Order: sequence, then C-alpha cells, then structure tokens
Amino acid sequence: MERISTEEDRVRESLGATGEALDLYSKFSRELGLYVQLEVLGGRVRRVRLARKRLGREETSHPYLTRILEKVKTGEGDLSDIPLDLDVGPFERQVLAFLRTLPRGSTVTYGEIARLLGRPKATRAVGNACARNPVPLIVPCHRVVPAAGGIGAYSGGDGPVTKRKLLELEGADVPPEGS
DNA sequence: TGAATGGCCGTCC
DNA sequence: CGGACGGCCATTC
Repeated sequence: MERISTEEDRVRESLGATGEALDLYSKFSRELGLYVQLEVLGGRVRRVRLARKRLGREETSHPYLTRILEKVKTGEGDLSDIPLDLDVGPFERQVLAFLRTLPRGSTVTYGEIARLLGRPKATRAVGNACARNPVPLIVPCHRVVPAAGGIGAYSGGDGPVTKRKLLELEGADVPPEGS
C-alpha cells in the first residue's frame, strides 16, 4: 500500500509527540543581512534557519532568538544552555555536540573533528553532519573549514558568503576573499 | 601549483 | 537490503 502524504501528515509534522504546537519566530540580523528563524517546540529549539525572507507577516522574537542575535552581533553571551530537540543520527549528534564546545573565533577542519571523535576516516561523514546541522549559530558549524585552505561551503543563508561573514565577525583568521 | 584520483563513512531512499 | 551522495583528504603526476 503506497503511503501518500496527506494534509493530516503535514499538520502532524508541526506538532510534537505531546501535540504541542510548534512556535515560529523570525528576526532580522543586520550583520548577516538575513532573517534568523527559530522553531521552538515544548521550550526546546528544533531548528534555526538563515533566510532572506521573514517567516510571518512581521518579526516575532523569543528570548533565545534575542540571545542568538546578540551573540552574532557582539559575541556577548553564552548559548550553551539553550535546550535543543534534534532529530539526528548518533554520529551527527556527536559531531554537533563537539561543535557546540568550539570557542568563538576558532576554526577546525573536518578531518580534525573526525580524529577527535576517534573516527579518523570519517571526514566525509563529518562534512555531512555539518551540512545538515539543524541549528546553525547555536551549533557553530561555520567554524569548520577544509584542511586544504579556504573557507569551504555553507548550506545556510547565502552559502559561503554567509559563512565568511560569520567568521569575520568572530575575528577568526580567514584567508582574504580571493586567494 | 593545481587538477585528478581513490578511498572512506554516516545517512537517506 | 544496496546504492548514491556529500561542506573531505592525502597522494600523485
């Protein structure tokens, strides 16, 4: 029996196991030139998105979102206590957990993370995990760079442009634009 | 120096 | 299940 996606499915996807509604917030970051969108369910963050467009008709904030934007802008504050609700595999979870401990302004390579996790050959898998990070900024996957140099790719916002902006805001030493 | 090539591994379909 | 797909990497020419 073929499973077809129904309206009911879509509604269910926007609800948690307890049936709580998913709360959506959206606020503009001048520094990034993007809206930062937040999905919260039962007090825990499920997803952060960097987008050109706003979610709703107007900006809506949330304490976590305010803190995230402040962190981007000034570096002030600590996001490590923000509770997350991530639907990810075990390896990805490990990668994200490690990334969350990475200090602002620092960078690591994909390979280094693989080694640190005791999986020296899993560099591509680390790349995968970063690419699908559901909560950018809270989990700073933009601090992961290729061993070969350069800044690498980025899946959120305007891609590498956004990645570069973030790294420069943090004062990480990043090779200049064309090199 | 830079392009090409194999190898590698967690996830998704 | 099996195969494809990456935000990679080290080696080679």
